Amino acid sequence: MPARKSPADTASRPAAAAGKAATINDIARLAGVSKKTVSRIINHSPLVRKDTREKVEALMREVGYVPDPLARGLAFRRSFLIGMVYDNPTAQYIVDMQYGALDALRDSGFELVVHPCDTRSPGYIDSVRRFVRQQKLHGVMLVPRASEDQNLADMLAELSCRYTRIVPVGFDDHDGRMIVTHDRDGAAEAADYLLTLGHKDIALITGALTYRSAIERTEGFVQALAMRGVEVPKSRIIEASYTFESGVAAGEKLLAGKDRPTAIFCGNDEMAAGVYKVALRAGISIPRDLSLVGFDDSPLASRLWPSLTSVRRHTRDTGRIAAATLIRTDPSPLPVASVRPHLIVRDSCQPPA
Amino acid sequence: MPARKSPADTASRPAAAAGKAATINDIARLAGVSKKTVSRIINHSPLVRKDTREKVEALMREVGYVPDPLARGLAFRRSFLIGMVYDNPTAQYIVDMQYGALDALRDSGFELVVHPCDTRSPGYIDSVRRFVRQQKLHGVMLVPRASEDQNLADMLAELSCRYTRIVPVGFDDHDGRMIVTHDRDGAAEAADYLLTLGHKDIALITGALTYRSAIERTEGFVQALAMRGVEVPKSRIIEASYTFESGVAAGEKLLAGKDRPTAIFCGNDEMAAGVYKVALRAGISIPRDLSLVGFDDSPLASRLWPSLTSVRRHTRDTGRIAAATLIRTDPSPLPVASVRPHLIVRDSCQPPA
DNA sequence: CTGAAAGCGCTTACAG
DNA sequence: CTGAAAGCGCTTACAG
Repeated sequence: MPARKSPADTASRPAAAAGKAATINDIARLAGVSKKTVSRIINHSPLVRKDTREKVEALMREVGYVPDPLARGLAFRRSFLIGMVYDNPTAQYIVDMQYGALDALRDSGFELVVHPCDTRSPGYIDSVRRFVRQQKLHGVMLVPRASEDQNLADMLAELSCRYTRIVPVGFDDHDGRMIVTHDRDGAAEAADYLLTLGHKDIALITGALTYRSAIERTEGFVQALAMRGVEVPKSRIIEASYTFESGVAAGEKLLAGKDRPTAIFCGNDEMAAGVYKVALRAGISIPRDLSLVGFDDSPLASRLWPSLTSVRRHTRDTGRIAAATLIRTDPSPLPVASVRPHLIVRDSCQPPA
Repeated sequence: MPARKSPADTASRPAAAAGKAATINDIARLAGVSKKTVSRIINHSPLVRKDTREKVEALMREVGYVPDPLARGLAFRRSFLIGMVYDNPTAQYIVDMQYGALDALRDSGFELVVHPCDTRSPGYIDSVRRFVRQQKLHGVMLVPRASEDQNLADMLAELSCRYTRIVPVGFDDHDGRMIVTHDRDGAAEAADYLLTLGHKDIALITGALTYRSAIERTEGFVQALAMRGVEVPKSRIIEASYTFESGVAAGEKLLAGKDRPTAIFCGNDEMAAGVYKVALRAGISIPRDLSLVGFDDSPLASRLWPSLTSVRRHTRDTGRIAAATLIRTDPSPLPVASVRPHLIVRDSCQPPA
């Protein structure tokens, strides 16, 4: 198969090596096939003879050819970008989720575009819609709490934009893929652990109950106690807001006076750190006078002293699964995915005095 | 100007409102100008008559027209994506930098693509090169420590990819823009503060001295002390590695035995948290027996008890400036930008006993 | 100041 | 299993 000799031909040879990258036309000409055949190979079409495929693939590798995502995106009317939409203040959680997503996207040709938002601001859904439409996103990862907003998911479905929702508990959604983190189970494991140590007077500091995760953790904890015959009186449940400061305030309420619980379960590590501060100031020794369990297993947990027993969330795995779901080519429906939390025991608990 | 009546015409009218987005052709036809004129307006060319411009702009607003970044990218041979390349384990720092960059990118049509990397892995520069070439990035933000690698910057210059380098101290770089964070000044302020409180026996826990930031902070601190006649003996300088665990180890060395310093300056808050742990375990009271200053002003600083005096870095501002530099259209060279740190005084220091 | 033609690097729709 | 033509929505290079 004699390649045509033309100025364009001689020009493109060195081009591949040096400055300009090879295009689908270069590959087609060099391989002696049509560009459509190259396109079929790029897109893993089965309608290509095996030896043709292998010859062209070898050439692409040799030349270092990679299809231009801009050109593909224009023709497909869809980019090779995955959006991550989130409304979460915890830096470590966000970064872990990003790392997980990038694990799945590595060498896939897809890239991650980050898009924090404020779910309390009135125009935020429109803002995400503009983002998705303008960038022609291939898919969107919805991270708590944004993932809990059905209106957001509905908007994406209306745009025919595929999405995955990372949610603390499963529920009905016909279009998107669910990744369920089962926060309830993690809280139940914390409850069982404290019961096993012998605690009976146990208090609870929750995140704002407008967060589904706060509800799940609270109910999971309270029900696990109830299953083993331990009731939590209303006065021992304080609704805080997932922040350090709210943990300080809740800790002060629970630890003032003589009638103190022997253990406290906190809805996240930040609030637990707040309780550490209160205890330290009041001369209450952890774990001798007070056992404490957090949720998140953030870096903070091992930086506190004594180190904090906490529920680990496997955030990076969660992010990886969410992104992997968005870029898979197999169109068959996927079952709901589950990532289960589990308790990491450290030094902040012991049997009550 | 009677718009031609054609099937395409009637089809595009409702299209703009509902399903399909308007294109440059729709705008050109509706406005009665050529698409090239619309293109000129999109690109802010001065070669358009004022009333033509205003008429077309009004129409674009009315229709909600936004140019397709994929098509523009293909024609320009450059995407509308800004890459953030980093090799930094501190979640809060990364997230702050991202927020800052997004502040600058909001409503600009540019999006942020995150790209963590491992500067110690041998192939990382090639990996970033592939990222930049394949995505045809418009520009790249280089965050410490990746920003300190001249080979990385050289590679980007070779690709004619614009970049900004966020660096602890200014140095020569002909191509990229520098954002200098002056870590030295922050450390000097910490030194002055401790001197003013009356400390004379002051120790230092540094990050790994392969990091430029660690060198700058160390030298800034030691020189500021020297300026006021206080020498730091070698034995009072411990090289650690910016991690909590390394801070614990360094703290144990410095606080064992009777001959203890009255104050310690830590190269970051993580290591300071390690010293807190050592002090708490050893019954050394902060700040009564030991004053402590950190660097970063991370959330950790206010979660420790007593809260940690630390040097704030204005990371979000830094990210905003870095991204803004990359997307500005004015081609005039920009002077080096400076972001200066400053000390946030909290409760971890007092005069020596 | 304005426009018609060609092209960016791919894919879709159709034909064989 | 393979290919020639038209098109995705823009910009560049040229002409006027």
